[in-house]
Amino acid sequence: MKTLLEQIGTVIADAFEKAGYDRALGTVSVSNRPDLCEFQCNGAMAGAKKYGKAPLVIAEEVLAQLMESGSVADGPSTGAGTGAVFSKAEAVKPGFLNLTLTEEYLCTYLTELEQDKTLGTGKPMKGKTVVLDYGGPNIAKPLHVGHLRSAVIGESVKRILRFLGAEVTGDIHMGDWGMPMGLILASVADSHPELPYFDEAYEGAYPKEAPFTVQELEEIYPAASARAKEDEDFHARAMEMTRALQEGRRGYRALWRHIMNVSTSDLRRNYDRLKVRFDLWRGESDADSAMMPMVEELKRRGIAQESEGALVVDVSEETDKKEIPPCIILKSDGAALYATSDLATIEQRMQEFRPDEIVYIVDKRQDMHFVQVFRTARKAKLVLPETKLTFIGFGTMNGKDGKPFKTREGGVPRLEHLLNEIEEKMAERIAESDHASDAEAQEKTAAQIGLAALKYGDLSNQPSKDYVFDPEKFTAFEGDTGPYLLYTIVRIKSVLKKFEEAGGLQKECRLAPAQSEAEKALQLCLTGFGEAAASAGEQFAPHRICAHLYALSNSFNSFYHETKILTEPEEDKKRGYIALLALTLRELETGIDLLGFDAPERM
RNA sequence: GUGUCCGUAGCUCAGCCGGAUAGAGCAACGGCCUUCUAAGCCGUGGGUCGGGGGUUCGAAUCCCUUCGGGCACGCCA
Repeated sequence: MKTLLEQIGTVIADAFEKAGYDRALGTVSVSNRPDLCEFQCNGAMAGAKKYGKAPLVIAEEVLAQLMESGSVADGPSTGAGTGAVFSKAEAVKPGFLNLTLTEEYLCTYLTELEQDKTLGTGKPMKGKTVVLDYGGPNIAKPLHVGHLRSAVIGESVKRILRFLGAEVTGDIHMGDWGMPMGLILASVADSHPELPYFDEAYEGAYPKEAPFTVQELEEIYPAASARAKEDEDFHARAMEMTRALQEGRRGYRALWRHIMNVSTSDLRRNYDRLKVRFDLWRGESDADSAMMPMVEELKRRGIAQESEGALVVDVSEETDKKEIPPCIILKSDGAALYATSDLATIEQRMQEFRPDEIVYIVDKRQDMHFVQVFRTARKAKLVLPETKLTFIGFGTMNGKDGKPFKTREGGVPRLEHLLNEIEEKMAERIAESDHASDAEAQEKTAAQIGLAALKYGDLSNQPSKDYVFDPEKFTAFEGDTGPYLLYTIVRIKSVLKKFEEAGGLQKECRLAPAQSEAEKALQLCLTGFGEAAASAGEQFAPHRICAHLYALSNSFNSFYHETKILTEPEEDKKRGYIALLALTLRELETGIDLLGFDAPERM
């Protein structure tokens, strides 16, 4: 189905055409002066110069066509049965066309929307295949707040694109290869030289149990990393072990498997808690086998050249405003690096999924790296000319001081601790108000609300901007927050439940034309879901969804406040309200699902 | 230095492919719970949209310039 704007846009465009003007001028938008009208068309002003006429004259001519075609109801509230679209339409001042819908038309549209699984969005991305690269955790390192944004934004983008009909594969793309792995191997070799992994002559089976826990692993890496900076010998051994690992030395591979298993099960636990689910758990290591053949190929085809001892691809273009440094494919010691694995990964993704677009959700500071990688990929024809490569760089989470967020102790905060902190606050708040649920249910609710608070706090901002992360703000649960949306949902659920408990059947309820301003405002708001979802998808901007849901919640709460629903004496009216509530609930729940969280039954 | 992003209310942010009186939340102040969840609703105050110039009938929005800040700039990821 078409969005409401498209639908009434067609009516206006027809009128423009009939009046002798370009129908493209008939674009309709939501009014920015709700006190004057609900929708507006600015086309008359845009066309004034082209047609050499005063804008107001054009607007009046279009209006005349509208009246003639019967799109505008004759008198006040006589829209019923006439099929009129507008109860009021007028041409004003400079050349605006101000439009107000009839309640009947709006109700008919919503009834259609109610039947539509996509809530008026359609499937504008149907047939499109996308690989989404997000998450990007490092093996053997705990998730910290820096990983939060990629996971949260990526998960939402994935859900939004899918909702729009795209086929999306979400890949976590772990940092599981290279020097960090060698550092861990070297460190374990030092502390446990007796383990069979380090005995080259050993041919038996390796132990099934890992020689370390996650907690130990998480301590090993930073310690090894610090040591390598001071201890040259250790550093050299780690490099050597990295090389041997990549070349496939059996014992190292076996130990690396342990690192992977221990670490990924911990990662899974953390991402599960965030309701972030990946379709693929690939990493840099999966691209390993493809790297060297690709490098050879680039060399053979003359795309890569030697420069200062390294192998590079010149990616500068004439139109560059500044010099783009070449993309380094092999270091001067012959080792592969970040760009190499990203390129090989692109090649693999093209072979496996033939995506129309690969989208990366990564810290914006890596912008230059992706410019280089994308240009190299095009130059080397690793992708088709029409394949889109998109880098969505997100900003840093800063503390209240405007500097990157730190714990009170000054360290990098672990994601787990952050979540715990927020959940605790939520639990306190719940304990104050909810005396009906048992402790276990309350705990679950606290986790749900906490996650909503955290995710909404992030997603309601533009991804590309840095944003101030303020735990106090999240635990305040007032205003434009996740908990506010959940609260609204819970309210609606509660009313619907009471309605059914009293013997009412939601199925029998039909939407009715609005009878109050608040009701109409809510109905109008409900028509905006499709636009919000579509623009969120096109621009990879979940905050569009947030804005719509917040507006919808406001609209609902105003309506709720002044309308007695369950005690409404007129049965038809009451049922109309129930249908409206049900639709509002569906839109809110669909919306928060796109954001990546859900609502409890009560709070 | 070069490039790039940003600068909107006391604070945190929307709005930015041009439109009418620049919007929210928090904070401040004032109302509303014997009635469907007050994590709510209603209201008041608060702005040279960093400065300057330009394009336009019309600029927070587009262009130029300037100031201030973030970030990135060849062998880390």
